[in-house]
Amino acid sequence: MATSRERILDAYADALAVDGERHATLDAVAAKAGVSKGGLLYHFPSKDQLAEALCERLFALAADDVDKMRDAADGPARHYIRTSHYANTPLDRTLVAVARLQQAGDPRARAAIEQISDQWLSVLADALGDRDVARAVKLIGDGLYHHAMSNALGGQPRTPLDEGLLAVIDRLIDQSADAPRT
Amino acid sequence: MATSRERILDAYADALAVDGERHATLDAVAAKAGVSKGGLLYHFPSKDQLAEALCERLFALAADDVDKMRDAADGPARHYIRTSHYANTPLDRTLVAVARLQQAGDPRARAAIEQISDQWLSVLADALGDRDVARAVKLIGDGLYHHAMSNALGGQPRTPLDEGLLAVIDRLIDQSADAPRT
DNA sequence: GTCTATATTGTGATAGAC
DNA sequence: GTCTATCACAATATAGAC
Repeated sequence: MATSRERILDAYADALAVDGERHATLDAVAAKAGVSKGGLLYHFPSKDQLAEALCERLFALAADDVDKMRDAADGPARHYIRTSHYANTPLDRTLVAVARLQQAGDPRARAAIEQISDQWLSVLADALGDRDVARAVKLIGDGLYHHAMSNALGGQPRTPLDEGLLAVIDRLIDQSADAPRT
Repeated sequence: MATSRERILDAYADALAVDGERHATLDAVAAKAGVSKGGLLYHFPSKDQLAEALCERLFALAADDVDKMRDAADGPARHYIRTSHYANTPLDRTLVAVARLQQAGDPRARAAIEQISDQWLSVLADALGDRDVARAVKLIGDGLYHHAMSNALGGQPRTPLDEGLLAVIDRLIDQSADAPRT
């Protein structure tokens, strides 16, 4: 059994991602985590510290993902596109939750997402040897991610990654292998 | 002088985009629009009708933009990339505001953005003659838009579109002209 | 059309029992 | 560690004066 602290953090991330920042109230999170509001506030004395802890969790999960990306068999770029297809993994749930905090104006959330985004871009640029193609690949991946996430949270069915689009992306990635380093 | 109704709608869009959905309260909107809360509620009897009116405004502005895109001198694709660089136009402000509503779980906002997004994709596909390249261009444009918007609202300085990235996009667009229709 | 109350509910946080 | 009260405040919305 996960600790109460972990269950509360899970419930908070879930409430943020699924119901939106506005509905992620202490009441809702406590109910979802199976504790009382008082119980919740013992582990996280304020709502702000809940957000803080969630950002820390995101950093840890993202660091793991960056490592996996570097070691991916088909290369970081194709790994990034593949995993840009929101799949409700712990990283996905946390990233979407923190994105909600960012949209609500939380400066820590904004800084966290920007920093992690920079890490991903660096790995792509190192692997492709071309910062411009790396940016294009990252933008396409980000666009796919937003789209899939928006569908998932809107209750839409999950569609597979389009083969034709993948072919276009493959051409983009392959072209960089020949291009001179910038 | 704009009508009170228009000023209230402007203030609501501004509050949503700049301060986030949570801070776009009736009090805040009324103050920004220079009317009392009671005055606001005369024009929009509920907060829900404010959101409704904003979605309608978005549809009108987006329809204009689709027309401009079709007639763009450098073609719809390059027009889309150019205007993906958040510039605080009326369309930008309204689109970001409605995006905030979507993120807060408003189903009308979600439907509106999806419908407009589909219109843009259709124009791109018609112009490029290749639905897959059109999707890639749209995803890159969307990614650029999110990034520029996030910077603008985070108070970051506005940076010009990167020349190298534009070259990569140009190659992507040009390659579609030769490709067979799908 | 616009204002000033005011009713009502939801939310974050505290106090103190167990 | 977890709970039940309870407080203070903010938010939507209503009623009715001007």
